[in-house]
Amino acid sequence: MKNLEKLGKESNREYALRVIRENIVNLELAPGSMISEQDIANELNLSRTPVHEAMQELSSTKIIEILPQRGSRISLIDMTLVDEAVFVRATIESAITEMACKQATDKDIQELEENVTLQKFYYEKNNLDKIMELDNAFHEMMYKITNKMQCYYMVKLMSIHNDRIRELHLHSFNPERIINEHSQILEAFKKKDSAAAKAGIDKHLTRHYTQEDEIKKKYPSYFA
Amino acid sequence: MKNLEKLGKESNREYALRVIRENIVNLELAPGSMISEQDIANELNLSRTPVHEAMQELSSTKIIEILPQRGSRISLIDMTLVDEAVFVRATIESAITEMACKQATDKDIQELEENVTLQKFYYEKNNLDKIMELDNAFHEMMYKITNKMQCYYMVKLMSIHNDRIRELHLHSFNPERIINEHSQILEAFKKKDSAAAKAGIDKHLTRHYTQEDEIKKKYPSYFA
DNA sequence: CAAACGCAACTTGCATACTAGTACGCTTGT
DNA sequence: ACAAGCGTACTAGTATGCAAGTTGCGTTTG
Repeated sequence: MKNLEKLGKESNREYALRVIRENIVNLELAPGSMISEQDIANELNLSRTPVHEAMQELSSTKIIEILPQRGSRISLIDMTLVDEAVFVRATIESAITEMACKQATDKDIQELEENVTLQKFYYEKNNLDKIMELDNAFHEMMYKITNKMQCYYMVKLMSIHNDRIRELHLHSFNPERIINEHSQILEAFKKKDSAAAKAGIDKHLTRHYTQEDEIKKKYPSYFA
Repeated sequence: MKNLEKLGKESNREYALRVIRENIVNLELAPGSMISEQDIANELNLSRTPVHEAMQELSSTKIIEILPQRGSRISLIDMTLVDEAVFVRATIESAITEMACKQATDKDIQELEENVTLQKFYYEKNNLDKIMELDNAFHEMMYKITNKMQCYYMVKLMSIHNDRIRELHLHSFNPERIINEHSQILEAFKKKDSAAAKAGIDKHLTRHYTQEDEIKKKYPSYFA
């Protein structure tokens, strides 16, 4: 596995969860492959307990499959679950953004504006990582404004299926388009036009993967 | 705690999770009270391990709060989380029911019809438990028809906050109204009128608790 | 040669033991 | 009398060991 550094104050359980999750998403742990708690515990210099607990949590989203007394499998990519992840995010975030537009204070709007400004700044600097970070923060702000952080947490949990398949769609991250769409949503907020904000988010999130067949042919063993 | 019987083939972890969850919802474990893994393990005749894992899972929905090296607390009723639970269910299930109406096969509609018929039957017999069971099955069918079972699982997870506060609203279960609304949704399905189906579900799920202030006065120590 | 048996090496589930951190009451010193 | 400090008893986090079930391969047997 990659990126094994243990961060600040996280518990061993959180550490194991984060590292395993990251390595599932970046496909270092291949879909369909078997892993054992003991092997991972050894690699992370932990006992089986925190690894076991991390695996339990991961299995709740069906991203891994625990087969008692046999082992655990990284789930094959299941388009049903990918679709569900996209559906939940689009549905929830659409409703939340509409609410956020109605509720946003001047301070909220200023924060969004600062965020979009920085996105443009880092676009000039060609810093894609920073843009992705700001992208996530932009969306998270909608949940914060409407006081729906538990929803944010649940949506993120399911999104792992979508995060993983996005890893296969190389060059699909189009910062120019994303920043433009964020700008449009920001404009809707300034005008308090919640219908336009909702429409903007809908368009922004309902992305269709045109390369899907191509990818399934390239990595047939990854799919269910 | 109540209802400690261990059911069929569940693992000790599932057993602990089920019993603790039930006792939180039925308020046998009072909001704000402290519980310890060891005490619960003793009561269930288990070791701490499966209880510990159950508690981890419960804390992910914020229905309990784990304070390392101090103990675990049954969370006070937090109206923010109740609202989120209602919001997620209404938003997701509204979208899903609209889809279900468009996709439903004759066999699906027949199953729904059978369900509603049985609701009426048990209403005559005054069997409220059966009606609640059929109620749940009716809604679950929407998720099944649209192939969104993971959404069902996530919605149910968050709904624990709503389930618990509903326990305080005595006599709020109005079978006549529920069965009527189910009938209306069924009629919409028969006519393939997805807008009507969506409207029916919206009305059905967006319930306002008129007794809220009253209850907060009666059980002030339960609320955050 | 093929099928069936059996054993060894795995796996996760769970129990138990130990670690480390917290809270609270008692003791002790003023 | 009271405040500070320490010790005890409790907590959850983690490590370890054991139990029980599965897999696969080698051996045996028909």
